[in-house]
Amino acid sequence: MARSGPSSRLAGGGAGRSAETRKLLVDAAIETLRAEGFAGASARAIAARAGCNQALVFYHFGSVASLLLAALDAVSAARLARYGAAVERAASPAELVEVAAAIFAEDIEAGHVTVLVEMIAGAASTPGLGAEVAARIAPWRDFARKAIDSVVGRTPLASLLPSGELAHGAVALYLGLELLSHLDGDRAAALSLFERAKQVAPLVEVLGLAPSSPDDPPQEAK
Amino acid sequence: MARSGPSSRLAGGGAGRSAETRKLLVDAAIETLRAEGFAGASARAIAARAGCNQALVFYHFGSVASLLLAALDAVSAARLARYGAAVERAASPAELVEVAAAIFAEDIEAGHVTVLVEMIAGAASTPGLGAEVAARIAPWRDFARKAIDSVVGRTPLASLLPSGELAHGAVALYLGLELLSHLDGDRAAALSLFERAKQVAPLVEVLGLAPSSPDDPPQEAK
DNA sequence: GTCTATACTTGGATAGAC
DNA sequence: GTCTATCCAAGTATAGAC
Repeated sequence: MARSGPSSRLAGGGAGRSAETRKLLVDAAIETLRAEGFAGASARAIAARAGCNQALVFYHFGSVASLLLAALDAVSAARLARYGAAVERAASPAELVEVAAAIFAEDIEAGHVTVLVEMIAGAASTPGLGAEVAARIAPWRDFARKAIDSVVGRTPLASLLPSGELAHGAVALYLGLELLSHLDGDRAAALSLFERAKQVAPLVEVLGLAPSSPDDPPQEAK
Repeated sequence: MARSGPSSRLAGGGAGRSAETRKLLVDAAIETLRAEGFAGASARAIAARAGCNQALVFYHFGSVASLLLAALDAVSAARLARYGAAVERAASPAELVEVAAAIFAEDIEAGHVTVLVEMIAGAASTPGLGAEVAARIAPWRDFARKAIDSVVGRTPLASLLPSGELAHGAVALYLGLELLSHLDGDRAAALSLFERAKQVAPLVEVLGLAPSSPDDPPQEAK
């Protein structure tokens, strides 16, 4: 899809004045979604937070919805990169739960996922936005599925709990915890759940369901 | 808290003209939250769906936010009553999962929980709304905790997974599944997860973690 | 109790000066 | 590329006729 903004010197976004302003606006959009939610994320509110003029939203992004999608892209890319780096190190379900819990805690405390939640919930109010948001959430499910595959794919657990369903549930749980945390500022409830998961995961693994030969290379995730 | 609307003949809402219109508006508010989300739930949109005038929203409820809270109350009361009736019959974790899955499927297919999700996500945009919404979500967590308590409270599972944390996770998962279902109309993913839960629950129960004496009366939930 | 009409505010979006 | 000024649509809320 073509960039909706103005022509920049080179496609790809250098560090010119234009790119700088775009970044200011994207960051401000993220902040505004976090603090005021989708319904409060107007061009004026975002521009005020970015310290620039309201008209620039339309100059650079064409519409508020496009700016919000750019914000969603930015959060999504940053977080998925972070997850990828961390999950590479996990070799067993217990280890996966361990790193996942650490990163989820990071997300919950920083409120990164609020952006996803607000965009999903807000999508209903703007025709066509739903599909755009859905396309940007899909990578999260894919990522979760591959992470789970690489770690439980070769255990008997896999036939009992297909990775696709597990991944769907994991993403859902993640979004729901964010929703509740955001509601009452009660990040503690989510965090203690992560602690519990770390504590229980090894037990599940020990119940005769661990990989038959732990040193086998993980099967290719398709 | 006092009724914000006009004085009705008797406190408690008889079946007069006023109560009738109030119900029309509440139902329309629920429908609008489902179809257009929080950001699309304006007084005009709701009144149009109710087939009446926009001014009636303010006459009966004082503000849009109050009407939306009344809608949340209505959904919450109806659904909690439904759950209570169904869960009474469950005596084991597997049975609890069974009835829970059936009712959750009902909710997901009808989109009842969209109302909760939209109100939680939308609360961020209106000062003071967050606390009101939080107070209306609390009963869901309480209900889940008591249901879990009554069924796993006397098993060794209880020390491993405290019912409070489990309940928080259950509500979060529930809200998250609704969020995803609503996004891509993909109710199937949530439903197959419920099927999977029903299939796996008995196995967990059999792993030597079942109630030590199945006929003991369940311990009192505090 | 319900409607029409209206005051006021906020928001999306564009035009044109700089 | 950024700003000011402006138009227009939509929203909240109230006043007053019926």
